[in-house]
Amino acid sequence: MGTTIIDVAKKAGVSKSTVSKVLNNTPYVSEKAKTSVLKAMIELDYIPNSIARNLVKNRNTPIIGLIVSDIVNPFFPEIARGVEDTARIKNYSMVLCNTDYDLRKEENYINFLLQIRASGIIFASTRIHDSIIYGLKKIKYPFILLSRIHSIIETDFVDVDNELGANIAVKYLIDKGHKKIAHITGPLDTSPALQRLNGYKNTLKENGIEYDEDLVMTGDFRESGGYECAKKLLIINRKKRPTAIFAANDLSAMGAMEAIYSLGLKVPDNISIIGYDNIHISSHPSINLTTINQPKYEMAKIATEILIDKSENKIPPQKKSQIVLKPSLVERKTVQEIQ
Amino acid sequence: MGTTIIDVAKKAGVSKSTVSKVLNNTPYVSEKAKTSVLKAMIELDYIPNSIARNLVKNRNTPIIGLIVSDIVNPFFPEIARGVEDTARIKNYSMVLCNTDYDLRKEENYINFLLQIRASGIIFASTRIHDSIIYGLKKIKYPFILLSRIHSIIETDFVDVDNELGANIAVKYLIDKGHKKIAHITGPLDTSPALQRLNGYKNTLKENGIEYDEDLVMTGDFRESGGYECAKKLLIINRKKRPTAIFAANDLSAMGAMEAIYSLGLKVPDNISIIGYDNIHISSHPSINLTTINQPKYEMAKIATEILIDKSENKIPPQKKSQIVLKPSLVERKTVQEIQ
DNA sequence: CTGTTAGCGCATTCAT
DNA sequence: ATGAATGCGCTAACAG
Repeated sequence: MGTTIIDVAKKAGVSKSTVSKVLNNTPYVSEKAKTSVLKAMIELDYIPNSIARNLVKNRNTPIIGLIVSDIVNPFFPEIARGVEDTARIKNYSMVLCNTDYDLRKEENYINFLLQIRASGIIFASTRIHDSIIYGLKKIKYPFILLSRIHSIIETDFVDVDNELGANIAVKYLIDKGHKKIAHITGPLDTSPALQRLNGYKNTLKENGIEYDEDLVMTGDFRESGGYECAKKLLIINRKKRPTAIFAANDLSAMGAMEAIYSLGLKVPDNISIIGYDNIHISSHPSINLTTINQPKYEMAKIATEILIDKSENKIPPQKKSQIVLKPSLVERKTVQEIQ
Repeated sequence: MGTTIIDVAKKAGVSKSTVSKVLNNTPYVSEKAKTSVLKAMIELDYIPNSIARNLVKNRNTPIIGLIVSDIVNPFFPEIARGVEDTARIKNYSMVLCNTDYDLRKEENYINFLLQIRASGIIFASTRIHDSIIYGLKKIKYPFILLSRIHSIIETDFVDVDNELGANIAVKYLIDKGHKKIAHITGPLDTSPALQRLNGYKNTLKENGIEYDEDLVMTGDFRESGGYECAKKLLIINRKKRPTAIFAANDLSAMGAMEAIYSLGLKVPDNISIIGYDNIHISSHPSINLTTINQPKYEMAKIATEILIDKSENKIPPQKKSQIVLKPSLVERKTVQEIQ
């Protein structure tokens, strides 16, 4: 470490500009100079300092920040993989920032990314203070929301139609004969949770089923939340126990399954359950969770491409890309038809 | 973006040195100057360029690179979380680099991290070319191996005693009456896979069970590999079908379970299975996988702390930290006692 | 083709 | 207490 362009220049017996030129593949360098510089570089284990290069070129650091709320939720590693693959193709790297649902951590990360002049930020289904969004917009910093939208402020985003997803899920349950359908929500200050709840309500209505607020439990997109909600649903409301649960994501569906088992009940024999996300584990035959698929890799890919294009000014800043993909049903074994 | 210290200086009517001083909390700055600088900073949305700061301070970028082979394996998000939490406390960030088992990707990432002058690299159970390790050592670049060791080259590492883990697993099966115990390995060019295989062999030997190479299948630490291996184990060797399988990690154990189910068999009724890692999902009542726990978060924490101490020269470069933690048995429901 | 000069954004002496 | 000057590692004119 610490070998600079000057060390190389000395060793090769040329000026540092010449070294810089071979580094940048500038045409007009004599073969002789080139080879001697290359040789010196190898001998000195020279590693160009890209930080300094970007500084003088007045370019941002080729890093995309991906801010996620919970890296242990398998939804996010799949997103991360998509972002990372896409970024790499365009010669960017990804910094993964895990907030653990902590708003202060999130702010810290944003500051960090700003300070290292990262090329842009992807907010993957995190809540963000409006003030932060305004701040980012004000300084024209490239960012995009993934699996999240903002109802008031215009931003770029890539999302999946959450209402439609919830619609498909609940309609499926209804078609299977279910009428007492519970819903375990996500945190209600996030748009996907809210939209799925709306989809749930609307679909009930459209099918002539009365909305019963006792059948809706506020979860947190985590297993533990799903567990708690399902417990309440099954114990407290014993008289009007639901025959099916629509969980706002697979993780809470799995938590709910835990609760159901712990009460000696079975899925789907005693109670049907449908999730949302289609994380990989849901397809395992031990789980076999019927769920709504989100095209995770594709979402991540699209968001990354848009962000990078923005950062490279290939898309004018004022143009907003607002992509909404379609969810789809993945039929497995956790929903049973009832009479 | 683009606001510099000079813009702030102009606006505040001071020199850029003064601005720099308030930025760095240097004592001798008049209250008056300070407030006017602070005011200008806010008005201009000034964000200090930490890249430039690190450059002049001749410090590395406060980023730790974490190189993992497969971010979709839940083992790694848990590691990532540990690294990230620990790094953050010490004011570092983490760049997650997912190689998808691709050596070229790995090299690319290393180059990238070197070029941005990241403070160090954690290699989480990836294979690395020896030449790379030598290269890193030669330039005295801080790095540490996590869940992996190198048999020849002296490096820092944090590992869990893999032989002991395999020992515990296989002994447990033997104590439950199993004699025909198969093993699905990891990729055999990685140390954990090799050591677990050794542990498997040794434990059989110590207990007077003859080693049968037909009962050992080379997997890849992935679900698909576990699936394929189990299929072979169950179909091809129908006559000497094992009564138990020791899988080199939970993911392949889950793949094996899939294969078992697909043949109409049951776990643990027809065949017992024990995994390795204790990833979170294994505790789900639908899976309930008996396994060997690795203290993932702790490993990550320790490795990160050592790496940062190295990077900050709090540990002399020549001193090698070689930590070996203890695995432990997590008894669940996938192993059955037989007569 | 090559070297000199200037400057990216900032911190740090060293005078004043 | 403040500012001018110098330089971190590098690129980009420019002149030679």
